[in-house]
Amino acid sequence: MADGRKWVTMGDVAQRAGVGTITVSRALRTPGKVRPETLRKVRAAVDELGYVLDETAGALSSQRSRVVAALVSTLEEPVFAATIRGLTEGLAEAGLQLMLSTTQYDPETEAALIPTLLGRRPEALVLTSDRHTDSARALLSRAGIPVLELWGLPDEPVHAAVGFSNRAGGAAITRHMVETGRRRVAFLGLDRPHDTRAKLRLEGYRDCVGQLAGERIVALPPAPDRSGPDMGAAGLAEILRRWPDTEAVVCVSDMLASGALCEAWRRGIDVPGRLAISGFGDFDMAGVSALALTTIRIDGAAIGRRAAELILSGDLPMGLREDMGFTLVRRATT
Amino acid sequence: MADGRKWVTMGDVAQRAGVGTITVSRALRTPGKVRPETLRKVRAAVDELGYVLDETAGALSSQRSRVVAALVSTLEEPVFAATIRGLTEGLAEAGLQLMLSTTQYDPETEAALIPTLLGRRPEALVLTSDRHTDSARALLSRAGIPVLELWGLPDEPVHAAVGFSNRAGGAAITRHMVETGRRRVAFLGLDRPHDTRAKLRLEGYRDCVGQLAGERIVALPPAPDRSGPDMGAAGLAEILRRWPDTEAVVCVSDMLASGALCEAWRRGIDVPGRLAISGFGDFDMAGVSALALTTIRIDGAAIGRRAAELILSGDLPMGLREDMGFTLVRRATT
DNA sequence: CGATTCTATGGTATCGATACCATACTTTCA
DNA sequence: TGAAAGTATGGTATCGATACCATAGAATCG
Repeated sequence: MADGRKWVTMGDVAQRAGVGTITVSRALRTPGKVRPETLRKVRAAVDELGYVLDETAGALSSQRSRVVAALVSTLEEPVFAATIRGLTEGLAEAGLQLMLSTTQYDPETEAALIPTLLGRRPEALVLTSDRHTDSARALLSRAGIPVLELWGLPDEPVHAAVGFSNRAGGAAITRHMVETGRRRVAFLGLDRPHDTRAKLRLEGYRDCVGQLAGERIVALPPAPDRSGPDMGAAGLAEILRRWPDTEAVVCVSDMLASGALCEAWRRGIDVPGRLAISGFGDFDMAGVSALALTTIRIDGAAIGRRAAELILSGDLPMGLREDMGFTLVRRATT
Repeated sequence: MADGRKWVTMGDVAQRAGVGTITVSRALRTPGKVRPETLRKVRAAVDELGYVLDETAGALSSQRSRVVAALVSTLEEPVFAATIRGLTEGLAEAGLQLMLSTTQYDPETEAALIPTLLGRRPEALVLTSDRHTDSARALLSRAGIPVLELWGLPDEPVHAAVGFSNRAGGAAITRHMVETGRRRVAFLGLDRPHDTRAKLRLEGYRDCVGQLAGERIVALPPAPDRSGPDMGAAGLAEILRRWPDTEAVVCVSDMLASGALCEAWRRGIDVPGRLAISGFGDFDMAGVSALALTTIRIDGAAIGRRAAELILSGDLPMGLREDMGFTLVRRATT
């Protein structure tokens, strides 16, 4: 069969079932509009011939691709994976499929991919980044389809956004440190050029820590050969070298926090007695008893599901910014 | 623009540039076949109008969708994410896009999704599972496109497979335990009904442990509300309850192993002195100093890249089984 | 019972890009 | 210089499903 055999067409099915092609189309798309007897005949023919409806043709004639495009920063962080799952499931119920690409956190890559995705004439476009090049913004606003930015709440979304305030999250976790009696609070991050979210978390930290003992910020340049936890360990070392009397470290991500925590243990530092450590994201490992990391939890799947709902609802108000919030999860490290 | 405005078509661009539509098509697809002067005019018109080529129409007329479909068990495990990245990158170089769906490890879901994906007339289909329902197998072999199964080496692939031997991996890690002097070796897994890979790793364990002190196997039923590490901790407790003199625990995944390791620490058991623990997969956290888990590493990205290569090569030998191997990484837990 | 509405079905044009073939023009070489 | 080969471009049919309109027959109702 692999060799040159052409696909069965709707016409073949129609002939076999003794009906018109349009009836086959209706039998498959809107079975309710076809007499049960006819439906049976068509289905039999479909099964016998192993027919699979050609969406490439369907998309052209109906001007509906039944595809939603998504551009994700990375799949390697499970948080986005949960969002993708929520989105996929929500869309599948309405017969929409997801076409996925990744930008590796690079706005140029994003800008290059947008036309490719738009070429598929998707019915909506979902992005997990909130920083776009000018040309990307132009293309997006001209596209004439709903554009949803997830995982952040930009001041001026291209169209609409579903996420939470990273700044508020950063402030909340810092405030938790202060409320539990810490005064000398440091911030540990990575210096990734286009990571707006990290910058916002840092802003949140600043909002909260300004009136206290002053800012203590370490932002390590990312190294491709070093894992997140490794960087966390190095970062804690740097913080303690510069400010030995630090009482708490707010980390920009759980990965960094887990590394910092291990480093503290290695040095025999009492956590949380002498030093408190917090993460951000609540990844799978954060909750296990050995780590028991205090962190900010974001419900990624809920963001994805909500995005799907909004897309399916049909009219997405321009400028909508939907805050899905976050939860402070206190465990054993603060 | 969002309101009812229709997409710019190739005809509009052609008119603007003062050429025929086919010339626009060539200018965009095969720029080398168009005179530089003409190319310039076309490109100018494209930019002015903000034209984006309609792939839904292109797919129909050329009978080439430029899409490869992938059906992944889950995106929540970063290992598959690396494979997807390798695949995406490899395909992008040839202008192919990936259409992704997830099965959540359920063959029925997979079987239901296959027709949907086939409807997009993909040029190849990639699966990360090696168990298929009969109807899925039938559809796949009739599809007339390359079908690649990743992450395993099934005895009878539908078409071709790229992966490694989970059985050999299970045997290798068990042998490592034996070679480092352990005799009473237990296996800790999850009892997920369709997880062939886990079963094969268990087989590998059996191959190796048969002639020793006998099998000690615990397979916990998965609980949706408990994380992998939690299950690992529970599993270790169960093993030690049933066989208190166990010297080594081979875990079916790093997640389980990390939980088991924490539980051992909690009980004050000397690891690796009195008890050795190993994982499988080498996830991000496995290498961090605090865990330092001995494990089996699989290069997921390489599997994805190799799959892309094979798809692009054009002729995929029927029955090909390409072994990408694995590496035993010895760290501090054995 | 005839007029009217509703239901099931079919014929045909259409979506937008590309394959195929044709043609005008340029270059090459005996 | 004229024939042959090559290059750049365009016209038209086509891919396969669906929208739109038409029609035949069944159901409804005064």
